[in-house]
Amino acid sequence: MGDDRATLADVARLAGLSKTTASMVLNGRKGTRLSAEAHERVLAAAEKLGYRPNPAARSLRTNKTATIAFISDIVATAPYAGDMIRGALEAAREHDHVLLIAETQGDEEVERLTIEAILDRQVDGIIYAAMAAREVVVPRRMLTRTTVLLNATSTDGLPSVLPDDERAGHAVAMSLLRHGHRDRIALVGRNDSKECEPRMSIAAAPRLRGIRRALAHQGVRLSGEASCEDWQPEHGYEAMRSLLSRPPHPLAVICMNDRLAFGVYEALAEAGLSVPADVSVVSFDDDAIASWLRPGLTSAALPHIEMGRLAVELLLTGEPEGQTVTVPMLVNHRSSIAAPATA
Amino acid sequence: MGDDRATLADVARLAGLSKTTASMVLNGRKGTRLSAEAHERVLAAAEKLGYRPNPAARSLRTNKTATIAFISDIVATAPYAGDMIRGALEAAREHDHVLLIAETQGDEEVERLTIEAILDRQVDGIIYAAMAAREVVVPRRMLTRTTVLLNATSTDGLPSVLPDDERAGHAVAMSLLRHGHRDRIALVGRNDSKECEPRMSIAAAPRLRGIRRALAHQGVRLSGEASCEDWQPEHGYEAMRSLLSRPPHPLAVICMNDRLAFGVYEALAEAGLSVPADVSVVSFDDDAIASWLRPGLTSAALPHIEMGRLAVELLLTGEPEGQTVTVPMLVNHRSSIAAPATA
DNA sequence: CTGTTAGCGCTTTCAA
DNA sequence: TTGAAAGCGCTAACAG
Repeated sequence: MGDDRATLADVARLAGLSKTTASMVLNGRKGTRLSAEAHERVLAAAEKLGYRPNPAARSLRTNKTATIAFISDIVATAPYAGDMIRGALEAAREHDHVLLIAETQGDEEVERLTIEAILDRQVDGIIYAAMAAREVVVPRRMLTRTTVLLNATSTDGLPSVLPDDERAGHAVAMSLLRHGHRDRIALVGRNDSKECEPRMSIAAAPRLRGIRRALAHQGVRLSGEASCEDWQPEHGYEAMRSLLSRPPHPLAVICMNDRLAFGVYEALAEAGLSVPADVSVVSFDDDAIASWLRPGLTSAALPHIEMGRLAVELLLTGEPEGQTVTVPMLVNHRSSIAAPATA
Repeated sequence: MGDDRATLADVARLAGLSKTTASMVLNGRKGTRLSAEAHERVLAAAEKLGYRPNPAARSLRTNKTATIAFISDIVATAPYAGDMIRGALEAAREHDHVLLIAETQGDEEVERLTIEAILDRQVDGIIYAAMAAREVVVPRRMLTRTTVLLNATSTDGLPSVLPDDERAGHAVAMSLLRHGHRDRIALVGRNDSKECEPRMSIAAAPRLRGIRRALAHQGVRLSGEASCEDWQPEHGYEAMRSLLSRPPHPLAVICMNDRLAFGVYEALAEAGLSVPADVSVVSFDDDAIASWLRPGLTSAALPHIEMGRLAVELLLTGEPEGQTVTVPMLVNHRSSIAAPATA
């Protein structure tokens, strides 16, 4: 592997100066004033040799590695949550950092091993991400390093980056109200454990709060609420069918996520109801299927990329306190909402 | 950050031996015979101090980092292709390696910078992955290091890991034949550039070949082939509509991927045709929507996890020649195929 | 303004 | 069977 990298010593030699000088020039140290000439010579030599510092050697001295660990339960592979990585990657590159990635797979032992391996590498910081927003318990070993939570909270007071689900809930409900909906608005996706156990989800509760707040402000109440064991298409489908089995059918339905909405669309189609002419639909997440559905589904987008970016910014700019940053969820308007059909 | 890691020197001191001895014991060097006692003492000391070697220091000496770079055009964030990362992650961990991840975003400049940063880190090998199977051009700088192509080929004769699309095509067609289909089988997703330009795709051509081979073997011919500008739901929808506009309608349709099939389902539903009673549907990829669709879509699964695993195995066990390994695509049988409706 | 020197933590000859 | 010492490439006191 003809891999003959020039070292700092090579540069210094070619420049006819000492390693110290070369190092200082190359690192642009502020305090010391080097002669303009030395500057030139070193830079020229470095350029000529295609010099690139060896990060391992440097980190041995500085205890910095320009490396950030991105540890997740399973996010790397989760459908669209991979966008969090993309955002983190972008921000990391902008700061000349690199991302070490790891997945705990929810397995304790794997997690322990992984964390050790990461810690050994002397990463400058850790981003601990959850695929679905929830409260996590951070392994104590990790608290040794600067850590930022991504799409997660913990009881350790660690800084964390979260989507603003409450406002999203409000916005989603508002989009219905704005079209004139006041009655027969149903909700699909109630789920006790998601709403009450942070360890399961921290998205459901605020979304619900936001929705209720917007509705209440107009004196409107949900006409029906369907519980779902989980937020998968099949559950949305069943939920919608049961809602449909008790006429009059809803004129609008709010789904707790897009997969549920997918199922809702199918139940509606099966019942011969059309979106949005007969029933309007809104949802959360804005994952790919929202745009695949016909008509396109209006949905509040999880700002995954932005969240990823923020997590590394937070890590690198080292905010003092364990503050939690919340990122707005924009609702992506498509064609699934219309004014309520006049009966 | 009270991060007081024990060093090899600490271990040696506690054991009352030299660093050399400690190092040898800890690395289980074969040639040298150390006394059983020295062995014991060192191990005990290491255990007691919770010693973990510093990889940076080690790599400075050995030029090995136990790190693999995973560079992709955009895979990290692609819907389900993230599974390739998951597989790579698993295999890497099994070999006590760690994954450095990067994304070029298809941008030349970003790519150059990224590669340099990675190369600086002295990674032991590089996995260069493409989101959608295609021929890539590998930056020359990268050939410096051991590289394995994942879901991609190149003209450099690099080893590569690919899904077996040809067999998948055969299997998909067979699943129709096996149910008795002989006539009115249509294909959705013909696309010149995907079929003829490896730089666009290397999946289309073999899939097609496999399909034709299976069909030809039974003397069956496609009754219709719809071209699609791209393999998105909307294109599948349009393609199916055009197929339906020329009766008799197909009794079975093969879609080049699941997103097309999604569109096909919708066109079918709109036309009042039911799957699989009136029309059977088969497809490729087996991404999440295949299972969300109703009825469940039978689809040949891209073995992303397995491919990711293999890429690192190949890298680490350093196969001599630039061989290309192909991984079988299993067809996941669901409910979208039935015997052809008797006319 | 620039050079000498001493390590960072580890592996690896080479001697003892 | 073990240890002393050199050195990987870099940075940072401290002199000069």
